[in-house]
Amino acid sequence: MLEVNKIREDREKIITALAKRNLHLSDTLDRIVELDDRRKQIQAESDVLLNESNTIAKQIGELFKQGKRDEADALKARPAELKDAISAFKEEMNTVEDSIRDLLYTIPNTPHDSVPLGKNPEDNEVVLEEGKIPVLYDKAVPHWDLADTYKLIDFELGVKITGAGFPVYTGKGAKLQRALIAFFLDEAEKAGYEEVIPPHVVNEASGYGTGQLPDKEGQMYHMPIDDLYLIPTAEVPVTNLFRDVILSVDQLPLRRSAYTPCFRREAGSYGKDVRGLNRLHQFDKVEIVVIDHPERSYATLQNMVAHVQGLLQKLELPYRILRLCGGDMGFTSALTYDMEVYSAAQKRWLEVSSISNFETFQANRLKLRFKGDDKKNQLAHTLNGSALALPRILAALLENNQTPEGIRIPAALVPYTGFNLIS
RNA sequence: GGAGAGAUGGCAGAGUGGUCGAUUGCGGUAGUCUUGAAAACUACUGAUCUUCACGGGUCCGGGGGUUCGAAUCCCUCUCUCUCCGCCA
Repeated sequence: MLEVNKIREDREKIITALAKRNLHLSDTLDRIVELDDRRKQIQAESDVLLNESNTIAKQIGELFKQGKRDEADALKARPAELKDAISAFKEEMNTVEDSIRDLLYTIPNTPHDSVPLGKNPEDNEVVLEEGKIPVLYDKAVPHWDLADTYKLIDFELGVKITGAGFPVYTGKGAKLQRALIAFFLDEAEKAGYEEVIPPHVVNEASGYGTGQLPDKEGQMYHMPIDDLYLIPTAEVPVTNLFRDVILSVDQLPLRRSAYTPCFRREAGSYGKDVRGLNRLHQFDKVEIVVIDHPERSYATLQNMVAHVQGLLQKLELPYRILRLCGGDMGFTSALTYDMEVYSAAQKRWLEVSSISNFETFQANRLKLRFKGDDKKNQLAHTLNGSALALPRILAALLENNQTPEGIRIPAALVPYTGFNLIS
Protein backbone atom coordinates (compact mmCIF):
# COMPACT_ATOMS: atom_id res chain seq x y z
CA MET A 1 0.00 0.00 0.00
CA LEU A 2 1.42 3.35 -0.98
CA GLU A 3 1.81 6.00 1.69
CA VAL A 4 -0.48 9.00 1.37
CA ASN A 5 2.27 11.41 2.31
CA LYS A 6 4.45 10.06 -0.48
CA ILE A 7 1.60 10.53 -2.90
CA ARG A 8 1.47 14.18 -1.83
CA GLU A 9 5.21 14.72 -2.01
CA ASP A 10 6.12 12.69 -5.07
CA ARG A 11 2.98 12.85 -7.15
CA GLU A 12 4.76 13.18 -10.50
CA LYS A 13 7.30 10.47 -9.73
CA ILE A 14 4.59 8.06 -8.72
CA ILE A 15 2.53 8.78 -11.81
CA THR A 16 5.58 8.18 -14.01
CA ALA A 17 6.49 5.02 -12.15
CA LEU A 18 2.98 3.59 -12.38
CA ALA A 19 2.92 4.36 -16.10
CA LYS A 20 5.52 1.60 -16.40
CA ARG A 21 2.76 -0.76 -15.37
CA ASN A 22 0.70 0.80 -18.12
CA LEU A 23 -1.53 2.35 -15.51
CA HIS A 24 -2.60 5.95 -15.56
CA LEU A 25 -3.79 6.74 -12.11
CA SER A 26 -3.35 10.48 -11.72
CA ASP A 27 -7.09 10.87 -11.12
CA THR A 28 -7.07 8.23 -8.41
CA LEU A 29 -4.04 9.80 -6.75
CA ASP A 30 -5.64 13.22 -6.81
CA ARG A 31 -8.82 11.79 -5.37
CA ILE A 32 -6.86 10.24 -2.52
CA VAL A 33 -5.14 13.53 -1.70
CA GLU A 34 -8.48 15.30 -1.89
CA LEU A 35 -10.03 12.81 0.54
CA ASP A 36 -7.03 13.08 2.80
CA ASP A 37 -7.38 16.86 2.83
CA ARG A 38 -10.95 16.39 3.91
CA ARG A 39 -9.83 13.92 6.56
CA LYS A 40 -7.46 16.49 8.04
CA GLN A 41 -10.11 19.16 7.95
CA ILE A 42 -12.64 16.96 9.72
CA GLN A 43 -10.13 16.08 12.37
CA ALA A 44 -9.13 19.68 13.00
CA GLU A 45 -12.74 20.77 13.31
CA SER A 46 -13.84 17.89 15.48
CA ASP A 47 -10.78 18.27 17.71
CA VAL A 48 -11.95 21.74 18.66
CA LEU A 49 -15.36 20.45 19.66
CA LEU A 50 -13.94 17.48 21.51
CA ASN A 51 -11.59 19.73 23.40
CA GLU A 52 -14.47 21.92 24.52
CA SER A 53 -16.59 18.94 25.48
CA ASN A 54 -13.77 17.28 27.41
CA THR A 55 -13.00 20.47 29.28
CA ILE A 56 -16.59 20.93 30.37
CA ALA A 57 -16.89 17.29 31.40
CA LYS A 58 -13.88 17.76 33.66
CA GLN A 59 -15.39 20.88 35.21
CA ILE A 60 -18.60 18.97 35.91
CA GLY A 61 -16.56 16.30 37.62
CA GLU A 62 -14.87 18.90 39.82
CA LEU A 63 -18.15 20.52 40.75
CA PHE A 64 -19.69 17.20 41.70
CA LYS A 65 -16.74 16.55 43.99
CA GLN A 66 -17.29 19.88 45.67
CA GLY A 67 -20.96 19.08 46.04
CA LYS A 68 -22.06 21.91 43.75
CA ARG A 69 -24.70 19.83 42.03
CA ASP A 70 -26.76 22.64 40.60
CA GLU A 71 -23.81 24.35 38.95
CA ALA A 72 -22.78 21.03 37.49
CA ASP A 73 -26.21 20.36 36.06
CA ALA A 74 -26.22 23.81 34.49
CA LEU A 75 -23.07 22.96 32.54
CA LYS A 76 -24.51 19.83 31.01
CA ALA A 77 -26.42 21.58 28.27
CA ARG A 78 -23.44 22.57 26.11
CA PRO A 79 -21.79 19.15 25.74
CA ALA A 80 -25.16 17.69 24.88
CA GLU A 81 -25.35 20.19 22.04
CA LEU A 82 -21.87 19.34 20.85
CA LYS A 83 -22.60 15.65 20.81
CA ASP A 84 -24.49 15.57 17.52
CA ALA A 85 -21.87 17.58 15.69
CA ILE A 86 -19.11 15.37 17.05
CA SER A 87 -20.82 12.16 16.05
CA ALA A 88 -21.52 13.55 12.58
CA PHE A 89 -17.81 14.26 12.19
CA LYS A 90 -16.99 10.81 13.41
CA GLU A 91 -19.29 9.22 10.91
CA GLU A 92 -17.89 11.21 8.02
CA MET A 93 -14.38 10.43 9.22
CA ASN A 94 -15.13 6.71 9.00
CA THR A 95 -16.45 6.91 5.47
CA VAL A 96 -13.59 9.13 4.32
CA GLU A 97 -11.00 6.82 5.83
CA ASP A 98 -12.67 3.78 4.28
CA SER A 99 -12.69 5.46 0.88
CA ILE A 100 -9.01 6.33 1.14
CA ARG A 101 -8.10 2.80 2.12
CA ASP A 102 -10.22 1.23 -0.61
CA LEU A 103 -8.55 3.41 -3.22
CA LEU A 104 -5.09 2.66 -1.86
CA TYR A 105 -5.82 -1.06 -2.07
CA THR A 106 -6.35 -0.73 -5.83
CA ILE A 107 -2.93 0.82 -6.49
CA PRO A 108 0.04 -1.50 -7.04
CA ASN A 109 3.57 -0.71 -5.95
CA THR A 110 5.61 1.81 -7.91
CA PRO A 111 8.26 0.15 -10.09
CA HIS A 112 11.89 0.92 -9.39
CA ASP A 113 13.79 3.16 -11.83
CA SER A 114 15.55 0.17 -13.35
CA VAL A 115 12.32 -1.63 -14.28
CA PRO A 116 12.09 -1.89 -18.07
CA LEU A 117 9.07 -0.73 -20.00
CA GLY A 118 6.84 -3.41 -21.39
CA LYS A 119 3.46 -5.02 -21.46
CA ASN A 120 4.06 -8.77 -21.25
CA PRO A 121 6.67 -11.44 -20.54
CA GLU A 122 8.37 -10.95 -23.93
CA ASP A 123 9.40 -7.51 -22.76
CA ASN A 124 11.32 -8.76 -19.75
CA GLU A 125 15.00 -7.97 -19.85
CA VAL A 126 17.47 -10.86 -19.85
CA VAL A 127 20.16 -9.78 -17.43
CA LEU A 128 22.33 -12.88 -17.54
CA GLU A 129 22.37 -16.29 -19.14
CA GLU A 130 24.72 -18.93 -17.85
CA GLY A 131 25.39 -22.64 -18.10
CA LYS A 132 25.53 -25.01 -21.01
CA ILE A 133 22.31 -25.99 -22.72
CA PRO A 134 22.62 -29.79 -22.83
CA VAL A 135 22.37 -31.72 -26.07
CA LEU A 136 20.13 -34.69 -25.37
CA TYR A 137 20.35 -38.07 -26.99
CA ASP A 138 17.86 -39.10 -29.66
CA LYS A 139 15.32 -40.81 -27.47
CA ALA A 140 15.17 -38.08 -24.83
CA VAL A 141 11.64 -37.39 -23.54
CA PRO A 142 9.92 -34.79 -21.39
CA HIS A 143 9.93 -35.18 -17.62
CA TRP A 144 6.38 -36.50 -17.36
CA ASP A 145 7.43 -39.53 -19.40
CA LEU A 146 10.57 -39.96 -17.33
CA ALA A 147 8.54 -39.70 -14.13
CA ASP A 148 6.38 -42.50 -15.42
CA THR A 149 9.18 -44.71 -16.72
CA TYR A 150 11.18 -44.52 -13.50
CA LYS A 151 8.10 -44.50 -11.24
CA LEU A 152 9.00 -41.18 -9.63
CA ILE A 153 5.66 -39.40 -9.78
CA ASP A 154 2.13 -40.74 -10.15
CA PHE A 155 -0.06 -37.99 -11.53
CA GLU A 156 -3.12 -40.20 -11.98
CA LEU A 157 -3.07 -41.39 -8.41
CA GLY A 158 -3.07 -37.75 -7.37
CA VAL A 159 -6.12 -37.17 -9.53
CA LYS A 160 -7.88 -40.04 -7.81
CA ILE A 161 -7.32 -38.86 -4.27
CA THR A 162 -7.51 -35.11 -4.85
CA GLY A 163 -7.54 -33.84 -8.42
CA ALA A 164 -5.34 -32.61 -11.24
CA GLY A 165 -2.29 -30.71 -10.09
CA PHE A 166 -1.76 -32.74 -6.92
CA PRO A 167 0.89 -35.30 -7.83
CA VAL A 168 1.95 -38.24 -5.71
CA TYR A 169 5.72 -38.61 -5.47
CA THR A 170 6.86 -42.19 -5.12
CA GLY A 171 10.08 -44.05 -4.35
CA LYS A 172 13.14 -42.19 -5.57
CA GLY A 173 10.88 -39.37 -6.69
CA ALA A 174 9.83 -38.80 -3.08
CA LYS A 175 13.40 -39.13 -1.88
CA LEU A 176 14.52 -36.59 -4.43
CA GLN A 177 11.96 -34.10 -3.12
CA ARG A 178 13.22 -34.51 0.40
CA ALA A 179 16.82 -34.22 -0.79
CA LEU A 180 16.15 -30.96 -2.61
CA ILE A 181 14.36 -29.46 0.39
CA ALA A 182 17.19 -30.38 2.74
CA PHE A 183 19.79 -29.11 0.27
CA PHE A 184 18.06 -25.76 -0.16
CA LEU A 185 17.56 -25.30 3.58
CA ASP A 186 21.19 -26.15 4.33
CA GLU A 187 22.41 -23.70 1.70
CA ALA A 188 20.14 -21.00 3.11
CA GLU A 189 21.46 -21.63 6.59
CA LYS A 190 25.04 -21.30 5.33
CA ALA A 191 24.06 -17.97 3.78
CA GLY A 192 22.81 -16.67 7.12
CA TYR A 193 19.10 -17.35 6.93
CA GLU A 194 17.46 -18.65 10.09
CA GLU A 195 15.08 -21.49 9.45
CA VAL A 196 11.46 -21.32 10.57
CA ILE A 197 8.57 -23.71 10.14
CA PRO A 198 5.46 -21.57 9.94
CA PRO A 199 1.80 -22.58 9.80
CA HIS A 200 0.62 -23.60 6.35
CA VAL A 201 -2.70 -21.93 6.92
CA VAL A 202 -3.18 -18.23 7.58
CA ASN A 203 -5.95 -15.88 8.62
CA GLU A 204 -7.38 -13.01 6.66
CA ALA A 205 -5.21 -10.36 8.35
CA SER A 206 -2.07 -12.12 7.16
CA GLY A 207 -3.44 -12.26 3.63
CA TYR A 208 -3.89 -8.51 3.70
CA GLY A 209 -0.51 -7.97 5.31
CA THR A 210 1.50 -9.26 2.38
CA GLY A 211 -0.94 -8.13 -0.27
CA GLN A 212 -2.52 -11.39 -1.44
CA LEU A 213 -5.79 -9.89 -0.29
CA PRO A 214 -7.78 -8.25 -1.63
CA ASP A 215 -5.85 -8.38 -4.91
CA LYS A 216 -5.57 -12.14 -5.44
CA GLU A 217 -8.62 -13.31 -3.56
CA GLY A 218 -9.47 -16.09 -6.03
CA GLN A 219 -5.95 -17.50 -6.19
CA MET A 220 -5.84 -18.87 -2.67
CA TYR A 221 -7.69 -21.87 -1.31
CA HIS A 222 -10.13 -20.55 1.25
CA MET A 223 -11.76 -22.52 4.04
CA PRO A 224 -14.93 -20.60 4.85
CA ILE A 225 -15.83 -22.64 7.93
CA ASP A 226 -12.86 -21.20 9.76
CA ASP A 227 -12.19 -18.30 7.43
CA LEU A 228 -8.60 -19.42 6.86
CA TYR A 229 -6.48 -19.64 3.73
CA LEU A 230 -3.96 -22.23 2.56
CA ILE A 231 -0.69 -20.40 1.96
CA PRO A 232 0.26 -19.81 -1.68
CA THR A 233 3.86 -19.26 -0.55
CA ALA A 234 5.80 -19.17 2.71
CA GLU A 235 6.19 -15.44 2.08
CA VAL A 236 2.79 -14.96 3.68
CA PRO A 237 3.28 -16.55 7.11
CA VAL A 238 6.98 -15.69 7.35
CA THR A 239 6.64 -12.00 6.47
CA ASN A 240 3.62 -11.76 8.76
CA LEU A 241 5.76 -12.91 11.66
CA PHE A 242 6.76 -9.27 11.71
CA ARG A 243 3.33 -7.72 11.38
CA ASP A 244 2.71 -4.96 13.94
CA VAL A 245 6.31 -5.07 15.06
CA ILE A 246 8.68 -2.21 15.78
CA LEU A 247 12.27 -3.38 15.47
CA SER A 248 15.38 -1.63 16.63
CA VAL A 249 17.69 -0.59 13.82
CA ASP A 250 20.45 -2.94 14.93
CA GLN A 251 18.18 -5.97 14.48
CA LEU A 252 18.28 -5.39 10.73
CA PRO A 253 18.68 -7.23 8.48
CA LEU A 254 16.41 -10.04 9.58
CA ARG A 255 16.88 -13.14 7.42
CA ARG A 256 14.56 -16.12 7.47
CA SER A 257 14.17 -19.25 5.40
CA ALA A 258 11.26 -21.64 5.39
CA TYR A 259 10.25 -24.78 3.62
CA THR A 260 6.51 -25.12 3.08
CA PRO A 261 4.16 -26.69 0.63
CA CYS A 262 2.40 -24.02 -1.42
CA PHE A 263 -1.20 -24.13 -2.57
CA ARG A 264 -2.49 -22.24 -5.58
CA ARG A 265 -5.81 -22.49 -7.33
CA GLU A 266 -4.28 -21.38 -10.65
CA ALA A 267 -7.70 -20.56 -11.99
CA GLY A 268 -7.57 -20.00 -15.74
CA SER A 269 -4.39 -21.95 -16.49
CA TYR A 270 -4.39 -24.49 -19.30
CA GLY A 271 -2.47 -26.33 -22.01
CA LYS A 272 1.25 -26.98 -22.09
CA ASP A 273 1.73 -24.71 -19.10
CA VAL A 274 0.10 -27.23 -16.79
CA ARG A 275 1.53 -30.42 -18.26
CA GLY A 276 3.52 -32.57 -15.84
CA LEU A 277 5.26 -30.51 -13.18
CA ASN A 278 5.01 -27.21 -15.00
CA ARG A 279 2.16 -25.87 -12.92
CA LEU A 280 0.66 -27.53 -9.87
CA HIS A 281 -1.94 -26.75 -7.26
CA GLN A 282 0.34 -28.01 -4.54
CA PHE A 283 4.11 -27.79 -4.69
CA ASP A 284 7.08 -27.53 -2.38
CA LYS A 285 9.27 -24.52 -2.02
CA VAL A 286 11.99 -23.09 0.17
CA GLU A 287 11.51 -19.38 0.55
CA ILE A 288 13.91 -16.75 1.83
CA VAL A 289 12.60 -13.55 3.42
CA VAL A 290 14.56 -10.49 4.46
CA ILE A 291 13.50 -7.45 6.43
CA ASP A 292 16.04 -4.69 5.91
CA HIS A 293 16.88 -1.02 6.18
CA PRO A 294 15.71 1.04 3.18
CA GLU A 295 19.26 2.14 2.48
CA ARG A 296 20.45 -1.42 2.10
CA SER A 297 17.53 -3.20 0.51
CA TYR A 298 18.71 -3.12 -3.09
CA ALA A 299 22.13 -4.47 -2.16
CA THR A 300 20.29 -7.19 -0.25
CA LEU A 301 18.22 -7.97 -3.32
CA GLN A 302 21.42 -8.54 -5.28
CA ASN A 303 22.69 -10.84 -2.53
CA MET A 304 19.53 -12.87 -2.69
CA VAL A 305 19.86 -13.19 -6.45
CA ALA A 306 23.46 -14.30 -6.00
CA HIS A 307 22.38 -16.90 -3.46
CA VAL A 308 19.85 -18.41 -5.87
CA GLN A 309 22.42 -18.30 -8.68
CA GLY A 310 24.71 -20.34 -6.45
CA LEU A 311 22.01 -22.97 -5.99
CA LEU A 312 21.44 -23.29 -9.72
CA GLN A 313 25.17 -23.54 -10.36
CA LYS A 314 25.52 -26.30 -7.80
CA LEU A 315 22.67 -28.14 -9.44
CA GLU A 316 24.46 -27.66 -12.77
CA LEU A 317 21.39 -26.26 -14.45
CA PRO A 318 21.55 -23.74 -17.29
CA TYR A 319 19.71 -20.66 -16.11
CA ARG A 320 18.99 -17.08 -16.95
CA ILE A 321 18.03 -14.05 -14.92
CA LEU A 322 15.26 -11.74 -16.03
CA ARG A 323 14.44 -8.31 -14.84
CA LEU A 324 10.67 -8.16 -15.08
CA CYS A 325 9.11 -5.38 -17.09
CA GLY A 326 6.43 -3.12 -15.65
CA GLY A 327 3.63 -5.07 -17.26
CA ASP A 328 4.73 -8.46 -15.90
CA MET A 329 5.55 -7.52 -12.31
CA GLY A 330 3.52 -8.59 -9.33
CA PHE A 331 1.15 -6.16 -7.66
CA THR A 332 3.24 -5.60 -4.55
CA SER A 333 6.74 -5.54 -6.00
CA ALA A 334 9.00 -2.61 -6.85
CA LEU A 335 11.63 -4.70 -8.61
CA THR A 336 11.56 -8.39 -9.44
CA TYR A 337 14.18 -10.74 -10.82
CA ASP A 338 12.91 -14.03 -12.18
CA MET A 339 15.23 -16.98 -12.40
CA GLU A 340 14.52 -19.49 -15.14
CA VAL A 341 16.10 -22.86 -15.85
CA TYR A 342 16.25 -24.47 -19.25
CA SER A 343 14.29 -27.65 -19.52
CA ALA A 344 16.01 -29.40 -22.38
CA ALA A 345 13.37 -31.88 -23.51
CA GLN A 346 10.55 -29.37 -23.47
CA LYS A 347 12.98 -26.91 -25.03
CA ARG A 348 11.72 -24.05 -22.90
CA TRP A 349 12.68 -21.86 -19.99
CA LEU A 350 10.85 -22.52 -16.74
CA GLU A 351 10.51 -19.98 -13.95
CA VAL A 352 11.88 -21.43 -10.73
CA SER A 353 12.35 -18.35 -8.61
CA SER A 354 11.05 -14.86 -8.27
CA ILE A 355 13.03 -12.47 -6.11
CA SER A 356 11.53 -9.13 -5.22
CA ASN A 357 12.03 -5.99 -3.23
CA PHE A 358 8.70 -4.66 -1.98
CA GLU A 359 10.26 -1.59 -0.43
CA THR A 360 7.68 -0.23 2.05
CA PHE A 361 4.62 -1.49 0.19
CA GLN A 362 4.07 -4.53 2.39
CA ALA A 363 5.57 -2.91 5.48
CA ASN A 364 2.99 -0.17 5.32
CA ARG A 365 0.19 -2.70 5.47
CA LEU A 366 2.00 -4.84 8.00
CA LYS A 367 2.90 -1.86 10.19
CA LEU A 368 6.41 -3.26 10.16
CA ARG A 369 8.71 -0.51 11.36
CA PHE A 370 12.05 0.04 12.96
CA LYS A 371 13.24 2.72 15.32
CA GLY A 372 15.95 4.61 13.50
CA ASP A 373 18.96 6.37 14.93
CA ASP A 374 16.83 9.50 15.21
CA LYS A 375 14.44 7.52 17.50
CA LYS A 376 11.70 7.89 14.95
CA ASN A 377 9.76 4.93 13.68
CA GLN A 378 9.98 4.31 9.98
CA LEU A 379 8.78 1.59 7.66
CA ALA A 380 11.23 -1.20 6.90
CA HIS A 381 11.74 -2.78 3.50
CA THR A 382 10.63 -6.35 2.89
CA LEU A 383 12.12 -8.74 0.34
CA ASN A 384 11.63 -12.33 -0.55
CA GLY A 385 12.57 -14.93 -3.08
CA SER A 386 12.19 -18.59 -3.87
CA ALA A 387 15.31 -20.54 -3.07
CA LEU A 388 13.94 -22.61 -4.64
CA ALA A 389 10.63 -23.97 -5.93
CA LEU A 390 10.93 -27.70 -6.48
CA PRO A 391 8.73 -28.95 -9.31
CA ARG A 392 10.33 -27.18 -12.25
CA ILE A 393 13.79 -27.77 -10.82
CA LEU A 394 12.88 -31.41 -10.75
CA ALA A 395 11.54 -31.22 -14.30
CA ALA A 396 14.78 -29.69 -15.57
CA LEU A 397 16.96 -32.09 -13.56
CA LEU A 398 15.15 -35.09 -14.99
CA GLU A 399 15.11 -33.85 -18.54
CA ASN A 400 18.61 -32.44 -18.72
CA ASN A 401 20.34 -35.33 -17.00
CA GLN A 402 18.68 -38.20 -18.80
CA THR A 403 21.02 -40.69 -20.46
CA PRO A 404 20.40 -44.09 -22.00
CA GLU A 405 21.57 -45.57 -18.67
CA GLY A 406 19.29 -43.53 -16.50
CA ILE A 407 19.03 -40.13 -14.86
CA ARG A 408 22.23 -38.72 -13.42
CA ILE A 409 22.00 -36.85 -10.08
CA PRO A 410 24.20 -33.75 -9.72
CA ALA A 411 27.09 -34.23 -7.30
CA ALA A 412 25.85 -31.58 -4.87
CA LEU A 413 22.66 -33.57 -4.29
CA VAL A 414 24.14 -37.04 -3.92
CA PRO A 415 24.90 -36.63 -0.20
CA TYR A 416 21.19 -35.91 0.23
CA THR A 417 19.75 -38.56 -2.07
CA GLY A 418 22.14 -41.37 -1.28
CA PHE A 419 22.13 -42.38 -4.95
CA ASN A 420 23.71 -40.85 -8.03
CA LEU A 421 21.65 -42.47 -10.74
CA ILE A 422 17.99 -43.23 -11.23
CA SER A 423 17.75 -46.29 -13.43
C1' G B 1 -18.03 -30.57 20.97
C1' G B 2 -19.65 -28.83 26.39
C1' A B 3 -18.73 -25.33 30.53
C1' G B 4 -16.19 -21.23 32.51
C1' A B 5 -12.60 -17.11 32.62
C1' G B 6 -10.20 -13.35 30.21
C1' A B 7 -8.17 -9.50 26.38
C1' U B 8 -4.73 -2.84 29.60
C1' G B 9 1.80 0.32 27.29
C1' G B 10 8.24 -4.00 24.91
C1' C B 11 6.90 -7.84 28.87
C1' A B 12 4.46 -8.89 33.65
C1' G B 13 0.44 -6.90 36.07
C1' A B 14 -3.00 -2.93 38.99
C1' G B 15 -7.07 -0.11 38.04
C1' U B 16 -14.75 -1.45 38.19
C1' G B 17 -18.17 5.86 35.94
C1' G B 18 -14.91 12.03 36.92
C1' U B 19 -7.11 15.40 36.57
C1' C B 20 -6.30 7.69 34.04
C1' G B 21 -2.82 7.79 28.69
C1' A B 22 -3.42 5.04 32.85
C1' U B 23 -0.22 2.60 39.83
C1' U B 24 3.77 -0.72 40.20
C1' G B 25 7.60 -4.23 38.78
C1' C B 26 10.82 -5.93 34.89
C1' G B 27 13.15 -4.48 30.54
C1' G B 28 15.37 -0.19 27.74
C1' U B 29 18.12 4.76 27.55
C1' A B 30 21.05 8.47 30.05
C1' G B 31 23.57 10.03 34.41
C1' U B 32 25.95 9.50 39.53
C1' C B 33 29.35 6.19 41.92
C1' U B 34 33.63 2.83 39.96
C1' U B 35 40.25 1.97 37.02
C1' G B 36 36.26 -0.76 34.33
C1' A B 37 32.02 -3.73 35.07
C1' A B 38 28.24 -5.29 38.38
C1' A B 39 25.23 -3.55 42.28
C1' A B 40 22.91 0.72 44.19
C1' C B 41 20.77 5.46 43.36
C1' U B 42 18.51 9.41 40.04
C1' A B 43 16.02 10.88 35.65
C1' C B 44 13.79 9.60 31.20
C1' U B 45 11.26 5.74 28.50
C1' G B 46 3.97 3.69 24.32
C1' A B 47 1.66 4.44 19.55
C1' U B 48 -0.82 7.59 16.24
C1' C B 49 -3.18 11.98 13.68
C1' U B 50 -2.75 17.22 13.18
C1' U B 51 0.42 21.86 13.52
C1' C B 52 6.29 25.66 11.04
C1' A B 53 5.77 25.70 16.22
C1' C B 54 3.10 26.15 20.84
C1' G B 55 -0.60 23.11 21.39
C1' G B 56 -4.81 19.94 20.47
C1' G B 57 -7.12 15.14 19.30
C1' U B 58 -7.35 9.68 19.24
C1' C B 59 -5.92 4.80 21.10
C1' C B 60 -6.94 0.16 27.54
C1' G B 61 -8.84 -6.60 21.51
C1' G B 62 -12.59 -4.64 17.02
C1' G B 63 -17.45 -2.31 16.30
C1' G B 64 -21.82 -0.08 18.44
C1' G B 65 -24.66 1.90 22.75
C1' U B 66 -25.79 4.39 27.75
C1' U B 67 -23.82 9.16 30.09
C1' C B 68 -22.30 15.96 30.74
C1' G B 69 -18.18 12.30 31.30
C1' A B 70 -16.36 5.17 29.91
C1' A B 71 -10.27 1.28 30.56
C1' U B 72 -14.43 1.00 34.03
C1' C B 73 -21.71 -0.08 32.66
C1' C B 74 -24.65 -2.53 28.33
C1' C B 75 -24.85 -5.06 23.35
C1' U B 76 -22.10 -7.48 19.56
C1' C B 77 -17.96 -9.63 16.98
C1' U B 78 -13.05 -11.64 17.16
C1' C B 79 -9.31 -13.91 19.69
C1' U B 80 -6.85 -16.30 23.97
C1' C B 81 -6.70 -19.29 28.29
C1' U B 82 -8.65 -23.11 31.90
C1' C B 83 -11.54 -27.57 32.92
C1' C B 84 -14.29 -31.74 30.73
C1' G B 85 -14.83 -34.73 26.22
C1' C B 86 -12.34 -36.55 21.79
C1' C B 87 -7.61 -37.41 19.75
C1' A B 88 -2.01 -37.43 16.68
